[in-house]
Amino acid sequence: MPEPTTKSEPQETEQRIFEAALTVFASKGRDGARMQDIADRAGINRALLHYYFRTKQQLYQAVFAHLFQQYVNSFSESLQLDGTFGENLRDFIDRYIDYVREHQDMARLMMNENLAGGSLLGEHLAKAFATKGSPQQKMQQAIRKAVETGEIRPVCPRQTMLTIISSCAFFFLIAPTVKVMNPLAATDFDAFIEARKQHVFEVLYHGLALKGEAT
Amino acid sequence: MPEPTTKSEPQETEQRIFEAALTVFASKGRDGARMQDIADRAGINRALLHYYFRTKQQLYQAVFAHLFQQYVNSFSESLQLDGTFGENLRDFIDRYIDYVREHQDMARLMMNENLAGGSLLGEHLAKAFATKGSPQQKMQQAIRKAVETGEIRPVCPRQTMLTIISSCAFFFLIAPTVKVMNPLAATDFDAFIEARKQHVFEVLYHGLALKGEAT
DNA sequence: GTCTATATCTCGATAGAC
DNA sequence: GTCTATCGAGATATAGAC
Repeated sequence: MPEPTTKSEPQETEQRIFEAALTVFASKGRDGARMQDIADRAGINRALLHYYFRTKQQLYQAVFAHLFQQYVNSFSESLQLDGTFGENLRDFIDRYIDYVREHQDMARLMMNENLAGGSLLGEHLAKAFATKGSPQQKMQQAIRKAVETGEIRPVCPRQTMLTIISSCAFFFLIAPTVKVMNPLAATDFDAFIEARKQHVFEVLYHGLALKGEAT
Repeated sequence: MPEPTTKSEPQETEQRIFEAALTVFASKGRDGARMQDIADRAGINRALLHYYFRTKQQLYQAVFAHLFQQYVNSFSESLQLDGTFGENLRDFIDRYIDYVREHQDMARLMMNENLAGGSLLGEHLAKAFATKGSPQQKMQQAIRKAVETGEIRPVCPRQTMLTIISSCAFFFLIAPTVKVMNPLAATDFDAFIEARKQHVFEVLYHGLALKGEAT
């Protein structure tokens, strides 16, 4: 064990900054975010942000890079996708929605980056693919295989992948709108999420499967 | 004709401010936007922004309200949805994607507002529904009817509507990501859009239709 | 209606005490 | 490692000339 620190654990503080920064960046974007807001949310002083991460830019990039790393490592690793296409599709939808549910700020941050032009996306996406393959890549490969074996209709794997993640992620990002338009989402968002899992699977499975195959 | 103005048409200037403000707000959000950027893009001075719209807040709200008005009036009016469900679905998908294509900044602005909490969404959404019904409301009604007549499987109209707009709008908002992952989207986005229209219709139609009905 | 100049405030970042 | 105090840049907004 190292020598005792003057005050609380430094790692703990850095973690609090990370989480606070993620939340604020996710809501307001890189330029809209205020260092004061991040400091307040982390329960520390503004100057301490600059002690850990010299500039706002570096803090933003650190958060961004960390989320990508975490996404590839924790989500992708647990994906098997070695069953029938129907099993794989349900598994992916369930896990993807669960992951986004637990990492909504990450999804919002990525969307903000896209809206702002996405200058950071290129390198990180490329790196994620180069290492172990992203969850999307895995599922896309499963779609391609199912098309080749004739398990599903001859759809474009890329378009299909886009349709799946659209159906799974979009509603989180427009949650304020969804809660205005759907009573269930407003009163019990978790119940709404479970209903959505089932709906997305049913529609997409029937939409992809060959006629004659039922659920 | 009214008396001649000192310089150029005032209406023209206000319009240019509107469009410039929309683009900047759409990219950076309400707080991230800079009045200087808007003025530059509109080709005028910063002070003139305050002459037309006193504050940044008022400019933002004016742009937001105008877009809602325009959306309900121009898009909703042209929707018929009086054919078979398949015809209605294809019609909606084509028109919705075309509308978002021509109003990408509006879509981005709405997403930014959602990400920031959506405090402006409630009243405007409520007002849009109260008047003539939004395009979404119309299509949702068509889904409900098709379920009742047995034309399609007994799906939840609200969930289905969400799946349709997710599949039609999400890819515009993450265009930077899509262009990294899909070669066609990077080289010819218009061709990609047309391919997407077809894909979304096919998957969703087969996903909703009763077995035995083909395209 | 449009500009220049300026007032006022807020933000990001640093210096230095503890 | 954490704070207070402060500097300087850049932001919104206003005043006043044209």
